[in-house]
Amino acid sequence: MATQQLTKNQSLVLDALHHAEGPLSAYTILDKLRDHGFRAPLQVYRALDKLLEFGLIHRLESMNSFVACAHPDHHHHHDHGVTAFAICEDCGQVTEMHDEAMEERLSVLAGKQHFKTEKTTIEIRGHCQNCTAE
Amino acid sequence: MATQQLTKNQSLVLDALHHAEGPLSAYTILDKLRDHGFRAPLQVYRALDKLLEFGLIHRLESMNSFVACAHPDHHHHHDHGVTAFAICEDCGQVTEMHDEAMEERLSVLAGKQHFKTEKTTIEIRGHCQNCTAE
DNA sequence: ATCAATTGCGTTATGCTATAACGTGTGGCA
DNA sequence: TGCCACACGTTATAGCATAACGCAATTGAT
Repeated sequence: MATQQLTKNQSLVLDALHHAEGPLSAYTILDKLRDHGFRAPLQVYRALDKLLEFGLIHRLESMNSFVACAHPDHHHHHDHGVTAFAICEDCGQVTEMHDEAMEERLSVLAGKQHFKTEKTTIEIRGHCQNCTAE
Repeated sequence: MATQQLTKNQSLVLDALHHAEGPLSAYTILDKLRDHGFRAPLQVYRALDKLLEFGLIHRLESMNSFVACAHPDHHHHHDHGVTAFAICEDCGQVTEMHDEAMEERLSVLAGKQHFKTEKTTIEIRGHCQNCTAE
């Protein structure tokens, strides 16, 4: 499948996330898009749901916010396996990380419990390199 | 330090979590404790904050809920390192998991980014053994 | 003993996050 | 043409969390 064709609302929301410095809450996105005709939260949430489905954005559970996916070159929606996020509590920057070993480890852990994994959330809160070098 | 002396409200909230089948939201706890004099969300949130601080409960970010810590025998507040949670989307059961290898792996990942970790959230959503055996 | 500081508590009000329920418009297609 | 699926817009409501105020109890130093 080629690049998913996005609707106007979906494109606007995705653009907002791409141009943002860090993660945005749904309501922050709403405010940013009022000039483009957005009036209600649902317009944002519906777009976000689709973008999540397409794998174009991620949801950060620990802060009820959303970020654009860091992979610049993916042409189709897909699983890119487990993603871990490093979230700086000072500057808000989010770094996306992938690691086979960790994925394997989690798989083993789940296997021990005979647990069937659907979705894995890994979020590391702390301080990025820039903000640590006070 | 010996077992943290809890206030009345803190004990009530902790008991509610201990007796629950699965994770509870703050408002669900509030409802359960109305007969004990609870009237406002803050009463619950304040107790939850302290219990989190003492390490007696955990917050599940992906579902805005709280569970009692599974360790029965800890006498003091402490870090028990990283905890991963397996959350069954069918029955709501939560399994607490600890794993040195995973912890090490996350540490390496963070290290690569020169990221200083404060708190790590790992939550696996899926289906537990019971609920998989349809 | 007393004063000050700290901590927990109760209450009201408010803000942030997310979805329910309704109806409209449009494009594809049998 | 009639049906279906889907995106959209709007209003209302539900669910999660904290701000700001004041009071009461505790502690602990002087």
